[in-house]
Amino acid sequence: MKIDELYALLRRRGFLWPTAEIYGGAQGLYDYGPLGRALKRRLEEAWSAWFVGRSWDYYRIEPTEIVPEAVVRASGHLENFTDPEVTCATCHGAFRAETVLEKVRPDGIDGLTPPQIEEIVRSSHVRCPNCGASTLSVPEPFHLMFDLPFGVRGGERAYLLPETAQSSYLAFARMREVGRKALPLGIAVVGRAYRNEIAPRQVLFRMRAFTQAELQIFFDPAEPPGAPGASASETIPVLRADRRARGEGSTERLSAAELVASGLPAFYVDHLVHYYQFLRDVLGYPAERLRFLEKSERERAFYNRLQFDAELHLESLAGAKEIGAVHYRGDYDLTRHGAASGRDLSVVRADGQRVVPHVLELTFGIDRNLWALADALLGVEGDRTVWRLPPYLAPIAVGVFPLIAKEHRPFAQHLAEELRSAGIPTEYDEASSIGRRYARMDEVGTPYCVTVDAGTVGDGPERGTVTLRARDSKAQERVPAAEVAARISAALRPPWPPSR
RNA sequence: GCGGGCAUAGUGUAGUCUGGUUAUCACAUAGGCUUGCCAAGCCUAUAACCCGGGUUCAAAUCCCGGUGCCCGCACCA
Repeated sequence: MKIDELYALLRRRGFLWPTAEIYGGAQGLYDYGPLGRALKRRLEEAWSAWFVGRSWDYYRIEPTEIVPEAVVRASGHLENFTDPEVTCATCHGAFRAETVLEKVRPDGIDGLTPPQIEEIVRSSHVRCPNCGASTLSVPEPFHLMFDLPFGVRGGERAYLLPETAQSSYLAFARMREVGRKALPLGIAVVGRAYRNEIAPRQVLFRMRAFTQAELQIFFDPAEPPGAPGASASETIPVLRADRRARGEGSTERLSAAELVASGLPAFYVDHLVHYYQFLRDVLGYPAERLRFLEKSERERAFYNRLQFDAELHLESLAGAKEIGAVHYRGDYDLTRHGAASGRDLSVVRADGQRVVPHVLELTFGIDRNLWALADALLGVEGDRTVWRLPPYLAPIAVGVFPLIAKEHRPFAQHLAEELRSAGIPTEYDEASSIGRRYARMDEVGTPYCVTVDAGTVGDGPERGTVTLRARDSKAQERVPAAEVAARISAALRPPWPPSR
């Protein structure tokens, strides 16, 4: 579906809508409604079960989203989370200062202040790449972080976290105590991050407040966590950086063993495979729309030693879009926070040697994937609209309907209450025709519908039985009402993560 | 941020150029009747000119500002 159609459907059914909608909305901010919240929660829990549940050494924490300035100074966000821009007074074009000054400053402009950059622009007589005028200037840097006055006097500053990962680095020392174990240690956060984006667009794909799920795995570089054992033969779709550099844009399927043979660390490949299986088997993304795109040294952040972005081809956004990533961040984060805080964040090996742990970061955009689930699995099929969500992700697991409201209402309402008491997300509906009720459930991804009819309440052989309709096949089956709860519960169990 | 385009019920729209009755139609939604297993039919109801200012006897319509959305550029450590 196109972006507008998909967004309209999600708004209409109460999945999400713009924040402050009655005031015309606020760019880059969205609220989730009942169904959206339910889907988001299930997505978060599925992620947590798959990634955090993989090891007894992995823990999920719930940190705050406001941090003192020292944190973002140490992390490098304060100085690096802005990109100096050059604007042209003649044509109003805006360009990255680094690009404009490429010839004059081949080494780049890292660390220079805006006045210094402006001085270079002026003294070197650089012309506007767009209109050729020499009217370029450097505006005040645009800050991508939200800052807040903090404390009673407001003299200190605090910031809304621009990424949840920092919380895990801050928690590392405490969690070493809490976990009482040797490395590896995994710290997971599902939480909000905030960025004052210049141009939020494409609904859930560029937001100013968004939810990330991130697992940071801290490990001794001498003993990296995991290697593709049983999954060595699993193939994953990848686009390597060297092939892209040669202009080859096609994805290839390589086995874990091949990726290791090509020089990627085994533990890294292991996590790529594990990540891929989550996207394909748990979320149900079509394999042919997935790929892992390797970022070149130029493209990735300087502290990342390896970076593969998980991408899904989205019809609504007309292209492959990043839905997650696997970053090998080395010891950058703990070294920075160690130095800035004065705390020694290194760990002692069995032989007495100290080492600063390395970090493997598995990051997953919750909002983006919520949208991606709609894009990839929700569509118009002939005369109906169906969202083929995996049952354990569906906001509503079962719809209960009386075929004729007047006659079958008591039985149907009672059954709906029972299912709800059993912990099954249930919807009861008796409005309009039975076909329309099925259709309403199909478009929000409800995997099962139960209908109470004359047979259920009659005296014949069908007494006490109901029809159980499957969303995907539209097939109906006659089952005893007493068995419905067990049948549906079984289908709501998510796939278990492969343990290490 | 820059440039271009757009903004009318929940959705899609007519009307805007050329200002003038109670703002068109369809679907959706709610209630009723009927039917009784896949968006059927009939009746009824709810429901909109993005916000603010200006011009005018009169503004959905013209002008200005703002906001939001779409496309392109830029940005997305």
